[in-house]
Amino acid sequence: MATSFSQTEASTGGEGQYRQALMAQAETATKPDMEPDAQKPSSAYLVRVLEDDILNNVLKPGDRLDEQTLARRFSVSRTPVREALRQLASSGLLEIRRNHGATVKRVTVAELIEMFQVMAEFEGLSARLCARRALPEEIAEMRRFNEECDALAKAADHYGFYAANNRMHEVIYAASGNNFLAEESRKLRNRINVYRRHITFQPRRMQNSVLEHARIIDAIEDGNEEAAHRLMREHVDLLAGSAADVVQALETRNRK
Amino acid sequence: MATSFSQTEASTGGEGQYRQALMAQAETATKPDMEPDAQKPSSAYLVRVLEDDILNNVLKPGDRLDEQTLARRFSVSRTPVREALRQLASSGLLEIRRNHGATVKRVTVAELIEMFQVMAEFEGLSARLCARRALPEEIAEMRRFNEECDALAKAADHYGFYAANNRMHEVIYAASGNNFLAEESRKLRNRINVYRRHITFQPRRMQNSVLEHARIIDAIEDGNEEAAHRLMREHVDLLAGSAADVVQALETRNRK
DNA sequence: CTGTGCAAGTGTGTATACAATCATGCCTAG
DNA sequence: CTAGGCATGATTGTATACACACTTGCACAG
Repeated sequence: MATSFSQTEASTGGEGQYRQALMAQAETATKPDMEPDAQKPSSAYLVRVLEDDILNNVLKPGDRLDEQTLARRFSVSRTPVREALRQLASSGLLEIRRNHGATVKRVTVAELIEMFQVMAEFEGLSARLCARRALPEEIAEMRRFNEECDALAKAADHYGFYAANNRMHEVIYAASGNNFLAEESRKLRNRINVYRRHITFQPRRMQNSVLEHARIIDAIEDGNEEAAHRLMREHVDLLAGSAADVVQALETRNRK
Repeated sequence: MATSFSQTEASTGGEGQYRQALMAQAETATKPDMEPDAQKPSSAYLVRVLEDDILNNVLKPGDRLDEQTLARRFSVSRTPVREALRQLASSGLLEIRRNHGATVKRVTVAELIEMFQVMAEFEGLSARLCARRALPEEIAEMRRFNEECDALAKAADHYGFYAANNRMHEVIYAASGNNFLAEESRKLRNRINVYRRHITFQPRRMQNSVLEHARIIDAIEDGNEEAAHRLMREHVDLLAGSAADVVQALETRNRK
């Protein structure tokens, strides 16, 4: 399982555990009427299920989603299926082309780097706002989660670290006081999480994260906006660093 | 319901001109199959029309959009209307509550400030990326548009300035080389444009913008990422405070 | 006079039917 | 043998019909 970092998703051994972690995370923002039957809001249910399938790589990039097939599969008519597909498309997870069906969006390396850059900026702004207005209790909560991350990193618990890390960033969103930013961050984070979780498996990645978090929290506590912003951006930007920058420049700009 | 139009004309005398400017801007990103009849993609057409109506304040915040009424109005069935409404809702322009209809989202002052903060960060990142990799031709283009802005500012042509200003920022998006960022920026810009354009009318706002643009372009040309980022953020951030005033003015005006 | 309950009406959510458009495969002609 | 066109099939987009849920108004009881 340690070698599941290779780009091919051949080893799906830990899928279940990830799924549980994701579920637990999603559960917090879910309405109470999420009974196993849940017949009423059929389209909303479909959105959740399909989203999970895409995010967990059950539906792979390029897979075609046929309205009729899905309708039969879920025992509903095409109408709610259709609605769900459009919604997922507007979230950026699907691509819909006229009379060509809906396909799971293929994310290119360039696009992924682009999204990470934006994510880094989101989190950077969050950190900046935290430095400006985070309450002592909130800062204490950040430290608690980071210590949790530390313990899980030392235990080499990738799944636990992944979840704790998400919770820590969630605290930062909340403490930023900017709900719009928090919501956009969550959306984008959802989209790149399927890739982000692979990073957890990089050697020394977890330990480095804990250290970087600590520095960020220090900057927030000091009220040092610039440092908090910069450190957080660099923290998130590590994957989309300058080396990848070259790749992006080559892929998106074929000018001479 | 649709007759609440006359009241608007008095206060927004230049609506037509704005509409033209917006149309011209939107036209650039529109597919060629946009014939005057355009019966085929009914839902897409509805999205455009309703979006324009919302963005141009023809449909005011809080207005209720009834599926059946809209279906009759556009001589289509409820299905495409429904699809259009859902799409607009996911863009954040509408709010849909169960059995409560779709209403034009009321933007509070706090939300608007939040959006401007994110916008500032988007544009700041754009400027940073430009400083890293903008080509000389692109920088020259920025300067050209800024000179155009300057001329229009001196001529007190608010509408022209608004459009030229948009084009200049568009160049920066393009030169950033980050298509995802550019797309997200456009979406958010669309959502706050209805308020942003009012700012153009504030005294000395146009002249100040031209100066700030010049400094930003200088930083980009120097390859000074930090300065470009900071200057652009401050440039957009300045608008946030003004925008808050505008919202309050609009809210009080729409209430009576 | 106020609060609760019931009923009717409106409006959304889903299902099914139909039309139109695009893709695919075969046939024919060069 | 290849290329192009036509026909057929499949799939999406739209229309209409129906069922259920919510809201709103009124009435009655406390």
